[in-house]
Amino acid sequence: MLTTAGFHVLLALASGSGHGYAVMRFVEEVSDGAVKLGPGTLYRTISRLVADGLVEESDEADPAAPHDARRRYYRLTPQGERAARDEAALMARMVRAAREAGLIA
Amino acid sequence: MLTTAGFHVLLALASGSGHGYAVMRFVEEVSDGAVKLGPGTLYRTISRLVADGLVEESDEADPAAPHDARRRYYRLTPQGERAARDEAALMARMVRAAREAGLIA
DNA sequence: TAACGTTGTATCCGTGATGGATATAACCAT
DNA sequence: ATGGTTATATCCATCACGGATACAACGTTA
Repeated sequence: MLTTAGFHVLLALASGSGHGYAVMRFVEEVSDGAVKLGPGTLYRTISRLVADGLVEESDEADPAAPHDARRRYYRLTPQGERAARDEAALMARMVRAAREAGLIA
Repeated sequence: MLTTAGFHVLLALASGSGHGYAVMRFVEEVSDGAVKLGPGTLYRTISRLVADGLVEESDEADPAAPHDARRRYYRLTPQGERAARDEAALMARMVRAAREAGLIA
């Protein structure tokens, strides 16, 4: 199974956040500030996902953004997209269970 | 933030699984076999949640079940219920984001 | 009543993940 | 040129995990 940080990164990449720092901001924004990925967790997690074949580095920068030589871009591999889908489906089951338990509306 | 295992335990308790082993079975069932809490993670997690004030031991056994002296019953504290609600709401946001990213239907 | 599979709790250990600090440097605006 | 933000990277202590192992009570059935 994916770690929590791993899922957050995959979700961010699936949502169009192409590079590390953007992933960090995405996670913070989508969680309304509840989840913050520090640099340690962030870059280590990306490395692990690359090593596991779920993410790959891409040489295509965001054409809308001004060029920034520091950025390293990433995208999901097909395997990574499958993993993200599976994990999202699992999470949806948990949310449904939480709803049935009366925890959320 | 809660660990994944911590959330699973709180959700199981909120869903009426009163003792450790029942929590284990609940998690496996609700995740369709994808998540398995081994005894190590399970009982360590419960201890931690008790130490953190999210769960408390209860002396009231399940009246519907035959008596079993081995069982130890637990329930959410008000603080634990709040934590479970917060975490479920956070997870619901993640699921919504996954939906917007086209990962799930 | 003996034997067996399941239920139930508990601890140990090696490995892996986390969070936070620290470092370095390019980028942008003033 | 100064300062704040963006961006990546690594180190370290701590924490959590998975799996193995152990032990015992429970229920069934031979």
